[in-house]
Amino acid sequence: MLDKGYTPSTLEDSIYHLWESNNLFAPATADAMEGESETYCLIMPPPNVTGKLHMGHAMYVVQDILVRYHRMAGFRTLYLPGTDHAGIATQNVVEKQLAKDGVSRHDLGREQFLKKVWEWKEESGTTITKQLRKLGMSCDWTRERFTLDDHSSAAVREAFVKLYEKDLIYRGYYIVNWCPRCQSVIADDEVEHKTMQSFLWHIRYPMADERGKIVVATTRPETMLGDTGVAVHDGDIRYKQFIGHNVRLPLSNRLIPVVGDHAVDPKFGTGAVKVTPSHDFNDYEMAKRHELPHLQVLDLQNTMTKEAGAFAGMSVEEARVAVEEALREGGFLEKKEPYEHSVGVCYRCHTTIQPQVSRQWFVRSQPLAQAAIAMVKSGKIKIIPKRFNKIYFQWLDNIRDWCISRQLWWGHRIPVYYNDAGEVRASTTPPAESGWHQDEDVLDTWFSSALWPFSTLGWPEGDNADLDEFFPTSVLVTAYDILFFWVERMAMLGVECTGEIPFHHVLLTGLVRDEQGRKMSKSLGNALDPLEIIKEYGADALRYSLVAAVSPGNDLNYSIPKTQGYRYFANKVWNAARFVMMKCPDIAKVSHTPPSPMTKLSMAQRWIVSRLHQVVGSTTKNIQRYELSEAALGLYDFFWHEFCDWYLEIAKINLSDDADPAAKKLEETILSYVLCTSLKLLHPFLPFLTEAIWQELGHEEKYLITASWPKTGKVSKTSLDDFARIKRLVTEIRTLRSTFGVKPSAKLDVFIIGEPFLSEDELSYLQNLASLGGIVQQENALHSIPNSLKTVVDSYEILLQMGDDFDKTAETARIQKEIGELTAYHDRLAKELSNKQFVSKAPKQVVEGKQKTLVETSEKVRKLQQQAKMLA
RNA sequence: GGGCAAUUAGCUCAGUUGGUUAGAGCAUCUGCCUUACACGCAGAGGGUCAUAGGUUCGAGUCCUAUAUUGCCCACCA
Repeated sequence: MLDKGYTPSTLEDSIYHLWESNNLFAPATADAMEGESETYCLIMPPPNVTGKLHMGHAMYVVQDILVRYHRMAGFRTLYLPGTDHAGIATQNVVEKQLAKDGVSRHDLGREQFLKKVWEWKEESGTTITKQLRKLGMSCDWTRERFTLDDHSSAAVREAFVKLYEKDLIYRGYYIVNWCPRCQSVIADDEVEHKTMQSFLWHIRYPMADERGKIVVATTRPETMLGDTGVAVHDGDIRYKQFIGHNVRLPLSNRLIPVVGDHAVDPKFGTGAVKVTPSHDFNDYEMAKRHELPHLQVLDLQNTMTKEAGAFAGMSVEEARVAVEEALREGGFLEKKEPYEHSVGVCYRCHTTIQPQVSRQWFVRSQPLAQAAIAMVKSGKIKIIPKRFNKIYFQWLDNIRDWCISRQLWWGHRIPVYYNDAGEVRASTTPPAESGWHQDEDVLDTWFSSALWPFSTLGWPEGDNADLDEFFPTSVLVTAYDILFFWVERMAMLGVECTGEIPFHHVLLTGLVRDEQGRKMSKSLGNALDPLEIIKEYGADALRYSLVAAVSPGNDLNYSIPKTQGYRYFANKVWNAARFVMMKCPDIAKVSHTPPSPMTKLSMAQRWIVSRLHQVVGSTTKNIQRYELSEAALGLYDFFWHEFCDWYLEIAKINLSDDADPAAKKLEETILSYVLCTSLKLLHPFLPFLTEAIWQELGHEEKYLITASWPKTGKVSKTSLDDFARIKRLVTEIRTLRSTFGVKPSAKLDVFIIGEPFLSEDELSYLQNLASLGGIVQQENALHSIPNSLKTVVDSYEILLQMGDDFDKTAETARIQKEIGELTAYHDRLAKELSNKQFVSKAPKQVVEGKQKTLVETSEKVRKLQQQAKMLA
């Protein structure tokens, strides 16, 4: 028997252990499945080993729900977990820790430093996998992977060499985003833009021939030392005469040419721009077009180089002040005005990015992007929701080559070797001969992530069962914010490396925000720890509160009270199960197949079974369409507000001590069937709770996690209508009782006037649910019934017998108000129906429906008016 | 500058192809310890569906503007 109280904290760990120790997460073996079965494969997006899980990761429950459903639905299901080494991010974490002791990575040396990072990885990785277990992720831990494990490394080397050999990877000089703090290149999409308050300096550049001047506007005066040209728009008449002539660069006296270029906006600033090819992206491009030389005045540590002359050795900040001062002294500074502009910063450490020209490795992206675009255009990869297609295409259409080398230590070392003769060799293994040394840099962390859907399954090994069986994977579930970083690159490298799509569907989830819609972050102090929430409310409640509120691609504003609400729901499920098990001691032996034939059942039984069958259908459909919130909310409503609130109350009639034994037996069958089926439907959402109950039931299917997904069955439409009517009658009587302050314990007598007569079953529901005494049914009222409250439901007049001291004034007022509302409604309907256009153009059912309602409404009004007259 | 969302009850959100008097949870109010659950039960109040037009017999739902909010991309000398 279940404990009286539901306490998630005590049951969740043991249930997880039950599943894991019985190896229930692994795909069913082929012989355990009957005949040919479809496979379902979901590879977990690997969390970074930078610490612990946050609320964003809690959205992984979406994956688990899909997995649990498919496992139960008979698919050979693989859910493969893993973690990501997260290059820069993880290295930063460890460097920060070392910095506390005043140690830098260079003090330790590459090997020792990496040892430290691996230690950190072990710790963080373990924390994360523990946390994933707490969330209830039903992934196959025996296949757990890491983006930097031997297998992934082999895949990375293989992919790199393959691409290099096809000339899709090359090494070249290019202007890149340099993070002076990380001391590494970062990719274009790793740059964030931040608005900053600064100044716009207007600097006068005199013409070399002294016949005039050009004033340029800049936000970075210190870089003028590296100018190798001045550009104006080629059609700008103000400057046309200067194009082709030289200006004398202030402070250095170098002569640099004026060029005409279409990229200059004549309307901005002075319409003239200094060209600093080494430290600005646009200038780099312009220099290319006009063959201007490069001059690096800032080194990788953000210190002015010797090219900066008198300013050499200064930091950027110092140089900016000094240059401004020197310009002012020399009379070159025309003006300095406040200016707001956006600055690129490193997405990891938020340091201002310094554009630098350097030699890096790149992936030639255009050809790969074409293939990735085709996969979505042709529908082979389906993105959910569809609107992200546009964003996907837009990014790939405008893709630039992807800089993949990073000047870090933590990551996949680039598999390229050099010798003193200047030869370069890309190879999956080091050259056998001596004299070769490997490239010092590592690969962008997203390079290994891009291979994740197949490196995890064994690629590039030729003969591999998992790869054969589970690739392409079924669906990739991830937040939309890494569509560019990750999804698109998986598509590109997936197609290139394997010749296949990496996944059939991409389900994009939203971000978890706080209740005011703000991003959760440490600095805002609004970040919630999923583990804390689990501790207090249970993983099941957390799962439900997330899933019930999400729709594909939309953000979720999360707040604790939502989880609390589903904690109450979990409690409800627990107690309903406890009640059923108390009343049906033989539940394990009772059939869990649909009771048949339906005709032998009572009206309420036919109703609950029909509703259950409908819910099986809608839940299944909604999970398949990724509408998990609809599935979750539908189940919630069914279980609580139909099964518990209505059906269990009715079932109590048959379960009472003096009930007919045969009826009692039948009732147990129904309860067992509805409960067991509901537990199955709820299991993906509330895995711990439902499994815990299941284990107590002693069901013939030993574990719920691997039990069969329910099938839909017969639906009796009549019972749905009949029950809806009973509900209306009960609710109406309850409302009257409540309005007139009738004590809940008072059993009132009632007259029901009208046809058709209610059945025995229905009368008994009415009596029990509305706590009535005697019920008298009559076709027509034979005489007026004094001291009664009257209401009209469908074709029935309900007369509730009160004592002679009831408040007649209140009743009159109530009835008058009701009459007023109904009359207004009636008039609206009548007006609509008198519209010839409506009658002729609207579908027949709509018109007939309204006609019927019109008649019913006027009938109700008539009956209420009668009562009003009587009261007067 | 380009694009994408969102705007429905005090709060958080449903509302699938246009068709009964727009729903839920939380919160509020009233009454109940009714033999599973007070983490409960029953009842009630609360919305001119952002604004203005338009299409239609009929619009929360479709179209066009506008406003507000959020996000993405590009650019910002």
